Amino acid sequence: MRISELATRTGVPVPTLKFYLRERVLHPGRATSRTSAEYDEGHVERVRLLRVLAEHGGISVADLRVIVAALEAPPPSRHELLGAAHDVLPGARTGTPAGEEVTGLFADLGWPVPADAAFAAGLGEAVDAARAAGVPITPTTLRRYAAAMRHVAEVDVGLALAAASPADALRTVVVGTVLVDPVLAALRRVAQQVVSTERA
Amino acid sequence: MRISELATRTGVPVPTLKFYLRERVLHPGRATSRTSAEYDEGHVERVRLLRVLAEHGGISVADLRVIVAALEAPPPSRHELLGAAHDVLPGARTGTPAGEEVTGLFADLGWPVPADAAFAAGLGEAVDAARAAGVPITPTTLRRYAAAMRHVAEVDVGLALAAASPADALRTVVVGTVLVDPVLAALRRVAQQVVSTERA
DNA sequence: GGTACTGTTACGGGGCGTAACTGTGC
DNA sequence: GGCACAGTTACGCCCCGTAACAGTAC
Repeated sequence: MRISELATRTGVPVPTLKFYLRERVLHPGRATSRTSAEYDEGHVERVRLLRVLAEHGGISVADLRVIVAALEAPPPSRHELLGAAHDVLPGARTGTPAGEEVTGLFADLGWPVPADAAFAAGLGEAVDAARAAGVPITPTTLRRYAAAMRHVAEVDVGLALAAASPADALRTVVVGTVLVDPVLAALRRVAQQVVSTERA
Repeated sequence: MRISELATRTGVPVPTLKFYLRERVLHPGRATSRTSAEYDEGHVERVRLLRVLAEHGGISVADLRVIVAALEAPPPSRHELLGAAHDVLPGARTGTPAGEEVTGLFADLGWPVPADAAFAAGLGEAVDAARAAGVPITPTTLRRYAAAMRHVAEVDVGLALAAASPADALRTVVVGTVLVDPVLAALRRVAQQVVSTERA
């Protein structure tokens, strides 16, 4: 198909598609002449992915480029898959060591987390920020949050393991991590109302 | 104190403080003459709150204005507190009814959620977006996520109930909801690694 | 020769500050 | 007079597109 059809199929204006091509988040079509290129279903998929990650995941174009590059690269072994996925998500602090409290938390929970895991440092920063704003997060609070998120992670990993191919698994993890975060946030807010009502 | 001292105390440049005053997210100081005003500890607190919500919570200035207005208003009764807090958080869809699947989920879980709750509609959108991107979210998946977030909400409500005053409770809920989201996201990613390792 | 394309360059608007300017008091 | 301030206007940067070009094929 030509670019105009790609535009109608995806509902994205042609100039915006050109913008995506320029920014290298949409791979070029197969050039059939100097003034025409052929786009396929892969492009339709890609454009839909870009839109949903940008609109519902709040991912910037720069971060989209990183994510897209990872999805195109040969998927790593199952063992390295999650690390590769996390390195690519916005907010990761690769190479930064985690703070004392965080490593202590992991030890406490029996979680074998390498100190340089992509999100361990970010966790410490986030906790500090919340405390700085007056939210009374104790180590106990944190352990309870961690226990709950472990249940979430069980579901996540189950979804990833159900994927047909490594490429699919990588995609499920990356996209699922980004797009399920808002689902969890909404559920959290609703659950707060429920718990609050029950305790009244 | 004068504005320059407020700047040094908070580490925020004077022009930025003026910007906050202009945008009405920082309340004016008490004017002591036509060219001087007096700022107090409340201003220091406010500026720190603005920075942490903006930097770690990703809240825009427009949303900060809404949040700040809510924190200044007379805090509602304990019963209305959570609703008031949620109405003020970015992402809320007030007045929009929730979709069929979402209301069914709540019925299934025995959650007494009014159909027009601020985040019920957003939840449906977020789920649809994730599915559109190929994340296989089944009703069962959603129930498991909901169960996990209920545990998070138990902790949240406990923190709010521990607050000394209604004003404090409102602040804890609003700020805690915004700033703990990144904590939960980081914990989720770390837990994914742990679960994945354990299953290997 | 009009139309639809390709690739490129230029322009616009929103968000978040920064800087510059004017006036005033100490 | 010099300095810090208050209040206002103007400017700048980044991000995300949009629009306007040229050049080429059917």
